[in-house]
Amino acid sequence: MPHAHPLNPSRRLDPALDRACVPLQAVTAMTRGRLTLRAGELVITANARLRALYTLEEGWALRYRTLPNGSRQILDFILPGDWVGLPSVFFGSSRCWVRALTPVTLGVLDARLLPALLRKHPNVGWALLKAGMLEQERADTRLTLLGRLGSSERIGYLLLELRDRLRARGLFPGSSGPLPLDRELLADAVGLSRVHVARALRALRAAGLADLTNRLLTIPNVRNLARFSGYPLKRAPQRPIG
Amino acid sequence: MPHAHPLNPSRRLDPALDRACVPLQAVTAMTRGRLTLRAGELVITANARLRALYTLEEGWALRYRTLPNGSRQILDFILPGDWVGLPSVFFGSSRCWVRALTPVTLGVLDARLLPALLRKHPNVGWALLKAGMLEQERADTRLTLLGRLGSSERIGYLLLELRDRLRARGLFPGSSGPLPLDRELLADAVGLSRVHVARALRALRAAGLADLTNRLLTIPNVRNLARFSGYPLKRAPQRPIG
DNA sequence: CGTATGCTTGACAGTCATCAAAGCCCGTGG
DNA sequence: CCACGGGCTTTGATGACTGTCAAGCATACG
Repeated sequence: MPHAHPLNPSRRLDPALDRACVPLQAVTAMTRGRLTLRAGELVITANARLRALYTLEEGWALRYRTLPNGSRQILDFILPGDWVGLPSVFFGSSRCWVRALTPVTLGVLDARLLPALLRKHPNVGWALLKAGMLEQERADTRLTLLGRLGSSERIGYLLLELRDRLRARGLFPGSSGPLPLDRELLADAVGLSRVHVARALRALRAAGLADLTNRLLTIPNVRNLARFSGYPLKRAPQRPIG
Repeated sequence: MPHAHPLNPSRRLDPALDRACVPLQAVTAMTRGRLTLRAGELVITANARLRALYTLEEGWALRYRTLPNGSRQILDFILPGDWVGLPSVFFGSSRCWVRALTPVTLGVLDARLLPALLRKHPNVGWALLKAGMLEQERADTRLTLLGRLGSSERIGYLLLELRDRLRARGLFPGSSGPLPLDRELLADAVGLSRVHVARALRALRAAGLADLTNRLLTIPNVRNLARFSGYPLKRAPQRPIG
């Protein structure tokens, strides 16, 4: 029983806004400094009061939660260009941890200036909203992954998603690129155990779909892996925020 | 290896902004109309061009994705006061479906007016951002659920989360309230099969933790169920958007 | 050369999916 | 009033998938 929508818009949104380029000088005006961390160091501590906001400029970080029983669920991998710590601006503290996976450099913003910035540059708010929507789509995807797909498909999907995000940043030029992830990280991201991640990777390698050895990911044929894992080959990938 | 944060803010954000009350007259000025749907009808069709934005005023809706193999993953339950279709404003179309679960009434907004609204009322952007952050926290929670918890804990957690969201809207006054969900919906939400959802519910009922019969949910002791399923009893629940 | 770390492999147990059948509720029609 | 049928729920049996434990193997590094 389909229903007719009351709105049938033919005109597109204001393209200048749709591109959602943040006026960089406005953001950098908020920059309080630059932070460099070594691999493994904490960026954000869960449940700690925090009024800073970061942008990841270089390196990998990961956002995760821990459970009473000691296990860990990785919620997202954070790549250069992504924002870090936005929820804590609204709630005063974060309910998840953020940890540097490689050496990273972060731009540090003063969150208290954010309201003023939004008032002055609505484009920034627009861009933040858009970045949030992108992140939500990734969250939806991962939820579907964990809920409905088998182990090899999960791994294949995750690898493809990372590939695309890296490629959008120019960090995965050819058919292979570096991936600083070990079995345990993949396991905590897709809800499996280390052992079964290893098995899934072995299966993918045996099928010629993907190979992750020595932190080097190779995907000989993207289309094949996408078909196998149900990954939608999208429209041109979108950078999060310029 | 802890690290000292460069920002140690003692002053809180502007409380007027932090409360994030949307100037309602501004939003209603965008309202193009009101839409009523029967139970089971589609609100948003995946991959269809759409430039409308809704607010759910009454009833339940659900946001879900479908897979090539025919299975379905429920991404979120949409309750009165929630926004619907925000991502499609940014991407032109939605990658998930939204369907009325009960009879619903929706407020219809013209998405093309949103940029102007944001320019004029930065508070609206702030509120939208905050609502997005809340939704992201719920997404994080569900991801952790699917990745790291067993079947009964998942169900218990989901029931508690729904209870709190309903209570924040005054729709779950006492220790029991109506829940228009059957086994299959719960199953598709937490990544289990109908049969195992039934078993998990039986286990919860046997343990005296929760009872869901005839679409009526009863939680005799919230604290017990929270402890069992790892649900954090939070600070005062926050309404999404006034 | 010994140690440490991470990857691999095998065996076993636990959880969950699947299938099939039986019970329950409720509206319909005789 | 009762028989019938459909949708939803419950229960049992079986098998697939994944977690867990433990041992063997590489590789890097001191």
